[in-house]
Amino acid sequence: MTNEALNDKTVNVLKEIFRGCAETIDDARFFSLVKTYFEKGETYTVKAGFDPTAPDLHLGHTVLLHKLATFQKYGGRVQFLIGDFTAQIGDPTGKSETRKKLLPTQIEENAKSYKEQVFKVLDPDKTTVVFNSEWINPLGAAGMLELTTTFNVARMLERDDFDKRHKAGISISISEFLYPLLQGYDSVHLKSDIEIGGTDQKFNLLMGRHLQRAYQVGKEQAVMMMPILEGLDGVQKMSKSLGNYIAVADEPNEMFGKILSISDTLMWRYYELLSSQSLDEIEALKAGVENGSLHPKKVKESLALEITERFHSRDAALGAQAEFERVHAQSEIPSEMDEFSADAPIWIAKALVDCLLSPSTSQARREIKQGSVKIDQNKLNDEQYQLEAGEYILQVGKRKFARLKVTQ
RNA sequence: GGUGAGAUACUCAAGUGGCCAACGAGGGCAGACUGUAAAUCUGCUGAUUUUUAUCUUCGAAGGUUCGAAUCCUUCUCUCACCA
Repeated sequence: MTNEALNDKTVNVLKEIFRGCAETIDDARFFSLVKTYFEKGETYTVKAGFDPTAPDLHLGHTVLLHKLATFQKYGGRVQFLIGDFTAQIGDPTGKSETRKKLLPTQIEENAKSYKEQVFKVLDPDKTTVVFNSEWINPLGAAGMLELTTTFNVARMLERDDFDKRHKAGISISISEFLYPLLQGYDSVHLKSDIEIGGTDQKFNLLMGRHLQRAYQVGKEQAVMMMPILEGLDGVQKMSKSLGNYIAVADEPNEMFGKILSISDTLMWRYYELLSSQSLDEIEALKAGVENGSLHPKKVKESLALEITERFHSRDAALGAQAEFERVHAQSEIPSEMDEFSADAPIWIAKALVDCLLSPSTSQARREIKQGSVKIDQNKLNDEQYQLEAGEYILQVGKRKFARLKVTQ
């Protein structure tokens, strides 16, 4: 291949690699890494850090994972870093206070669960899972001290959220300063060529470059930042603690339903960051909705199908769609639901709690009063209702169902 | 180290002796309308089959009082100013 053809090929691949990302630093480096791979087959390393406290991956994480998978297609070897040491500090980005220390067994368990989920997207043969306590613990006080000499407070305060908090008079713990330093040091130890992370990680990602220079690693990592995916509410970032997430491990029906419940505005955001459809195709869909030739719900459905298929299977996705249609469009009961049993007679409010449909009998009574409880598809008005022996289908609101067998 | 201010439910925030399970806003849940979208309207949002009732809750522990989120004491934490 001529040098010119090689350049063209690299440029095209970079387009795919850069798709959807918010910002990159050191584009020339990306170019040369990919080009060298095509030229000589030399691979390069792409680092991404994850928190060991949240082994339940959600779609927000997959934005990053898909990007990593793209790199793997073009010579990237992924350094999947589990920040078991840094988790003890807590990244200052959030409101998070000092976190409790995780037991080694917990971390191990979480890591295992990570692997199961991550390899639905990543190629295991091109992925190395590493823990940063492995090289941070041996640093000791001396190493840590040395690390702190590479940076100063003024520059640390340039970090956006430190700056804001400092100006607003909100406390910043000294230990929080260590977080970016340690994250950067990870890149020194791993000699990463590229690091990717969320846009909120900009400062930390750049720290990797700074420290690689300070420690004379001989190269400075290129950086790619991905936008933060909003959660189901469309406002706050998708996170487990906010409860607005779609987990990778969600059942097909649930995953499909959750995607369909997002707002029309948010749908386009998900298309941009999660869909494999090209940007042109997405533009066409947008135009279709705007001129009325496409119903927004249909467009949302095809997104839900695509994503559900990705984490389950084509059949599961189609099944979920059919099920959804049955339950919501035709208000029939779901084909599968949790089953419970109880002794007759049982008070309805109690039954709802036992079937995990309501958190408390008080809540259950309120729900009955408001007319959101149905037994076998019929609305229930009597909050004193007693269930005799038999089989019932209990429903609270539109989404919560359970089958209850009452025996004498 | 000194002085001052503060800590109320998921969040913000009112309440300064009984009318307080605690105003209001946001959030959440539910109902109507819909496409399980958005917008809008309405209701609910500590627990308990004593349900015009009882119990627990206003940073923690004690105390005063017939009665405390409200008053007193000690403690813990947060913030501001000074050093």
